[in-house]
Amino acid sequence: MTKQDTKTLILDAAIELFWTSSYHATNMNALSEAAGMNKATVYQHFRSKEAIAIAAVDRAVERTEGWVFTDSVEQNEDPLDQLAEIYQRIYQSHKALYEADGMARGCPFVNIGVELALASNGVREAVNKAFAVFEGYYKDIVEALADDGRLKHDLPSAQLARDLQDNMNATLTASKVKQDPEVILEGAKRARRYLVG
Amino acid sequence: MTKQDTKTLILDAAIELFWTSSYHATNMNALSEAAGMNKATVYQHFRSKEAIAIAAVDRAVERTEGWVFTDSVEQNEDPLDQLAEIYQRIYQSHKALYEADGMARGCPFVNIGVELALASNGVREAVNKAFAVFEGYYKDIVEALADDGRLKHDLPSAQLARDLQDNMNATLTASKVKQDPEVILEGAKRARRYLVG
Amino acid sequence: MTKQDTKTLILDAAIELFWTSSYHATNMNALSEAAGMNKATVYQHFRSKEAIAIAAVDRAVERTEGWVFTDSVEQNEDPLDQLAEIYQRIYQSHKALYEADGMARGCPFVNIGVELALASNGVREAVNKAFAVFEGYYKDIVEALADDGRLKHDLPSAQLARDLQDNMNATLTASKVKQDPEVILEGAKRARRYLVG
Amino acid sequence: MTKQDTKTLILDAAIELFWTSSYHATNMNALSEAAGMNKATVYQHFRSKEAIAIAAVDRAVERTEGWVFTDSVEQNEDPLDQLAEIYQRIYQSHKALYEADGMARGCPFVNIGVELALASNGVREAVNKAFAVFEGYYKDIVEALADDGRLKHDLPSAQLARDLQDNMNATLTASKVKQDPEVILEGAKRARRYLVG
DNA sequence: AATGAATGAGAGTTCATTCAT
DNA sequence: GATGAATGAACTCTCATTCAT
Repeated sequence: MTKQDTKTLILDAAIELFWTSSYHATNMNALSEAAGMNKATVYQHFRSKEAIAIAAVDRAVERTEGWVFTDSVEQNEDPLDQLAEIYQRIYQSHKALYEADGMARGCPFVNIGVELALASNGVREAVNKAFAVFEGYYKDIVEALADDGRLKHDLPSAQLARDLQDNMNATLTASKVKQDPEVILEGAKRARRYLVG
Repeated sequence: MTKQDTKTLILDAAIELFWTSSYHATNMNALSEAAGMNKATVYQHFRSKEAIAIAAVDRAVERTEGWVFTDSVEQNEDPLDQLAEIYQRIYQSHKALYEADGMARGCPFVNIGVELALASNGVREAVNKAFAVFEGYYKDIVEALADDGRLKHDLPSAQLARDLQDNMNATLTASKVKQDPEVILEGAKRARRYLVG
Repeated sequence: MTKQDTKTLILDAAIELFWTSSYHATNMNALSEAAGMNKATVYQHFRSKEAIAIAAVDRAVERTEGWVFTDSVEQNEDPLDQLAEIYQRIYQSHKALYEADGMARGCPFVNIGVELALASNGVREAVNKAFAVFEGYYKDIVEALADDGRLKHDLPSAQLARDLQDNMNATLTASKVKQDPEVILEGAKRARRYLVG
Repeated sequence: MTKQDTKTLILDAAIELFWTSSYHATNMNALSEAAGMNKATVYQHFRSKEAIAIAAVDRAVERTEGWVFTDSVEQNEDPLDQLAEIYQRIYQSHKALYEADGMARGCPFVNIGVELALASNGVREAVNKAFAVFEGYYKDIVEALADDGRLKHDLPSAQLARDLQDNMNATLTASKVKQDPEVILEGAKRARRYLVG
């Protein structure tokens, strides 16, 4: 197996486990087993658990960017539809996972960011980078709305993009703490409401 | 020392440590030491670490309710001022702590709720209860605004209260991930903006 | 069991194992088992393996000082007899151990000192301290010989004491590398020869 | 690269690493890296780490014999000068290394012999062989002194040769434990003193 | 009520070695 | 002859918890 393939197996296992079990509650035994390889093999590709967490956040961004943001933007013209589809896609996947294993997982980036922000600068920065990527898409949406004259606010688009990111974070946090994926639908409405009333 | 005093020492230590170090990264050694007693003594008052977490959330609610919500409401007539003061008080305390030890801690309820929602139903429910308490105060504010005719929305007050709670959660999450307490000031403005434009 | 008792059990096990198996080849499982307790218990008394090594050297000095040096000095008047008995006692014990388990162990202080001098300053210093203690006894012997006019050398007694310590070290090193306790008898003669011809 | 060249690269790396870091603290990763090749390549030339240690001792003998013993003997007529130069050469190299990297390394043969005498008969025998080689040179010196009538002792030359080897071992051991190459100069004087007073 | 001491289980990490090419 | 990749076993050390007093 090529080096990149093995790394990918590790990171995909890490994304899933850190998402569902938190960073600290995931141990390297479980991680290596989920990745389908020996623990020592994991350590030939990453120097530490923390390094895996950082790389996992980066990889999760790449994965999320595609099927959530890029696809939603490409398949809709109207910025409000784009926004709606972003939420819809997240809702669908969270709902499917919830029905499959009874877990409302929340946001993988918020989860690990909140858990490790004070313990690992590397993870913290990776999560910030993730948010910055997503905010790029929100910014485009906000600016398109502004161009159309539909935007309710007279605020910098970067600021509103951050607001949208915060709305997503709060929504997924609530869906996790309540263990209820339906909350995500409320979050979608609130996002729209916030932008265009 | 009375039974209650000892419990309080334990819970106050737990609140601080879970807040700054997360639940998993806090160990019972550190906890008992911070509480100023022997580890075995801690276990005479709580059956497990998880039980401490649950009780600590409850106690944190009591503590927060007083100096954040009750005080802010009592010392202001205008609901928008009440809302502003809630954020102001939280901002001031987070800023002071940040200046003291360089840590932007985020929201203690979100932190532990996100970390343990899937691992401990007890903690999850305690955090939900906490949010419900806070939402009660937000509901009063929203309803007062509605009575004044200043509220922009035509939505149930319970819903808007939840939105305000989510705004607080997102704000403190962002302040933690960015390690920047100033973010809280932005959150205050956004809350107001959301309610009255 | 009292704290000191437990520490003593640990150190006595460590002395034996480091002596026969070297520091690195002794693992904490074997050490805790030899001490008759759980591994975690060992770590409640010492912060690390290295800390055990340092304390073990100190304890080995105490133990050796008594039955080798103090006793030999007390039970003989003539300094040459004192010196002879020091070697005799060491010879007897090494021979007995060799016959019991087929291992000529060498000098516990040289063994660990040579293995760890560059890796652990703490151990290195402990070993130097050990040698200093033993040199104190050699110095007394040398000075007694000088007072009698039997000493062949016109050198500072501290220097000759160091020479005697070196002779012991070389002797026990040779006995280990050759796996032959009889070499110690040769070392005894050489020490005498060196001092009085 | 020829088979022999590769082996030599491995052994030279091993000599240096075992000397400075001990056998156990040197791992095969570091060894292969220092040898400039893949770990698997190392295992195509030696069946095990222990086999490398044994061969490394043999090679260290060859290397030492030349620039320490042969050269010292060839470049001096007087046996006492020969002995002095042996120590001088060792002193110079140890001092240079100490100044270069702050490590007084001690005797490579004593180091590994003491560490592994009980764990590896192969290494133990290799070290004994090393000492036998060096004792051959010491024997010549002792016999030359005896022929000149300058030797103080009436003892078999093989015995005195062993005494000289022990003196070297003790000297280098002391220089390592004290982390002071100057000790070697004292050892040189003591060797001479022992032979001729 | 409080504590000094102990522990089974398991944490993350590293070891010498081997496989497949 | 050489190497990238993999691994079972073992490493030091820590965890939440309990015992005995």
